[in-house]
Amino acid sequence: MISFDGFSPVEGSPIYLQIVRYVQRRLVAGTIRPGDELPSRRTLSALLGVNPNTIQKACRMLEEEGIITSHTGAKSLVAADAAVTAQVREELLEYDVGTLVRGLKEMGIPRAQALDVVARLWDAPHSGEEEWP
Amino acid sequence: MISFDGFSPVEGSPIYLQIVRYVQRRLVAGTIRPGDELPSRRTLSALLGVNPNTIQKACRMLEEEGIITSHTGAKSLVAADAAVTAQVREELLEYDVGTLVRGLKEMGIPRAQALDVVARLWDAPHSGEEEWP
DNA sequence: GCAACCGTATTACCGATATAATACAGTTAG
DNA sequence: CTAACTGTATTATATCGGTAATACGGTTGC
Repeated sequence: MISFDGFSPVEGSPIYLQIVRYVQRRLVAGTIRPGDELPSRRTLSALLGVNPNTIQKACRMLEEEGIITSHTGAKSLVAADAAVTAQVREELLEYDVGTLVRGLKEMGIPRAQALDVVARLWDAPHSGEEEWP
Repeated sequence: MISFDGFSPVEGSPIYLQIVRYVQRRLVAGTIRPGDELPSRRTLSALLGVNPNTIQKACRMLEEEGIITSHTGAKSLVAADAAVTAQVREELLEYDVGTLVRGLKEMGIPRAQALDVVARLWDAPHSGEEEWP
């Protein structure tokens, strides 16, 4: 059963898209594998504090991308094979980094400084899942 | 008179926010300076193919952030001083890069590879404003 | 001064996002 | 078998983003 620890919806983009991207990234990271069971729509709804219809919208999109399979009555399963996973990885990587690079260039940030900031925030504690001992 | 060359709205985020970020980045880049005149709401509306109300929404936000000043009857002017500009620069840089870093970490991308991809897309021709001689 | 422009406000309408409350059909486990 | 759970669909409501049309008051330039 997949855990959704570390996910909480934020304002700024549709919640159902945030759920889709979360699953895509966990898939790319390998912490979600083909055959894994998803929590039921109702369980996930209660867990994330999101309406069941919103969960369903995210699941429909994940199914259309071949990342999960759904059959009425049974729990949904992760179904992305290596090819789909590699494609998702490529898409997310190119899109996310490409968007940042275009923005920084529009700001006139020099290449060297851009790489410095990425490296600095990568090592900074407030970038995500770090812990202070 | 500020030129909005190179701007065209994209789906994925609100148009008025895209306009705000465009002006913010041009301000940081120095291609927009305090005292510069903005095109009128109606002119900008026709130029960008966007409804005047959407333009007005972007301008209201820019005024609330102290980036422009507006007076009924006269053209709006860029008003951001060095302090405001520096603050905008810091905010955009930290937010954009921070968002990317969190996403890549969630995907399990190694630090070295993340820097490689940024460098590669930075030098790639399809990243933004490049020209082929 | 006066026409042309400017920022601003209002009303109406549409689609997307999100919530809420049900309902129904298929699967699973006791 | 049956009860509990599953995915799915439907209707209604509210908010936001975007468009459209219109109106009002202030500034500018001839």
